[in-house]
Amino acid sequence: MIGARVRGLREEKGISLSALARLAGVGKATLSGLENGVRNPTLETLYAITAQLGVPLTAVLAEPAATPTVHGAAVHATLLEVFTDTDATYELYRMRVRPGTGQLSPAHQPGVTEHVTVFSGVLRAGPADAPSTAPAGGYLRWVSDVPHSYAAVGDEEVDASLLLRYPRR
Amino acid sequence: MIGARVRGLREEKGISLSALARLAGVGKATLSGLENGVRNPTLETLYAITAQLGVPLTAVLAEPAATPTVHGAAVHATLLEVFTDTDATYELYRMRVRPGTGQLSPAHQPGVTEHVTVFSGVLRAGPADAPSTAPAGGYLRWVSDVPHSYAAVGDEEVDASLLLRYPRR
DNA sequence: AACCATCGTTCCGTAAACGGAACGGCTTAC
DNA sequence: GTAAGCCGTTCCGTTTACGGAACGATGGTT
Repeated sequence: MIGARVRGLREEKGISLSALARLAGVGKATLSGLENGVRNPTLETLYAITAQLGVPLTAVLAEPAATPTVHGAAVHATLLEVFTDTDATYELYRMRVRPGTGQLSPAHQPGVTEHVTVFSGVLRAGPADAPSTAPAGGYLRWVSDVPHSYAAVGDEEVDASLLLRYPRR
Repeated sequence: MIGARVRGLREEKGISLSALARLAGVGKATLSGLENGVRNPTLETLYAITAQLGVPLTAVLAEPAATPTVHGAAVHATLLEVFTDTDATYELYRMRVRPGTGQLSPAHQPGVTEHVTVFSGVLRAGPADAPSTAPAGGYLRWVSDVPHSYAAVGDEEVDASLLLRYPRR
């Protein structure tokens, strides 16, 4: 299970077991046993290996439900960070919008605003009765205390960052 | 270091070393050695312990330098995510700008653009010879193939997200 | 075909992580 | 006062993860 992830990462890098063991300064027997789940590695060993793979230890320990995600008909969003300051709370999401269907979201509390920066694709989003369009690199922003919509324009998936701002009530 | 985090979590729960060792089914010598950093635990051992503490393994592994950060005279930025699509690579940063001094950054490659959404404070940033100003909730964007500057306006720290877009060359 | 390099696994002696027991220190009970 | 209980550390014999070497398998070269 963790062995499989190590093996996956190693093969993704196109590097042999022998070579990785040499780079990491561990025995081939150690790495082989680890990848096959026969051994129960120490942290030191695992760290030496993940370091050479260029990933943090956590990448191979990957707790499944680590970061909350929001799914919808067309939108998939992953919460990257929550930030609170004196007069508002912010949630920063990584957002993907599938082409084809759009998605309508209900109104938030009064004063909540959304800020979207489009990475790729073309996004049409905003208040349901007056959405705007933004291409890759574009920026949209609206007050989301009314129902609002998201849709990918064309047949390309849209990647974007979404910032939700909740004013302190 | 990881021992300190385990000890911290255990004391936070108000549970004794002996009791935690008993619950986790590991020897007291093992837990004692782990907390004091004289042993190099196996994953199995560490997992048994963190499970009883009610935290994921990752909580005690917290890589200090897991996510690269960029320090400067006034700017502190943490890389949240890197995203590559067919014609550009994006880096999304969480950025903080200290009040007082500003900071000048050298030019990037041609075509690189920066997109900033301000969370709190007032930011003055952009090409060194023509910066713009944005309050909380505001958005700035410029082509950063010339030297550019960042500065907090007033005496409040600026919190923002910074998106760097590197076109495929 | 014979050779050579490298692959991943297996064998083996050593080093160290393991659990249990013994220890000294401290508090509470009788 | 001393016995009992729990604390965290240290001692010790057992178990096992460790690295190095040997192994058979595979692919490329002469």
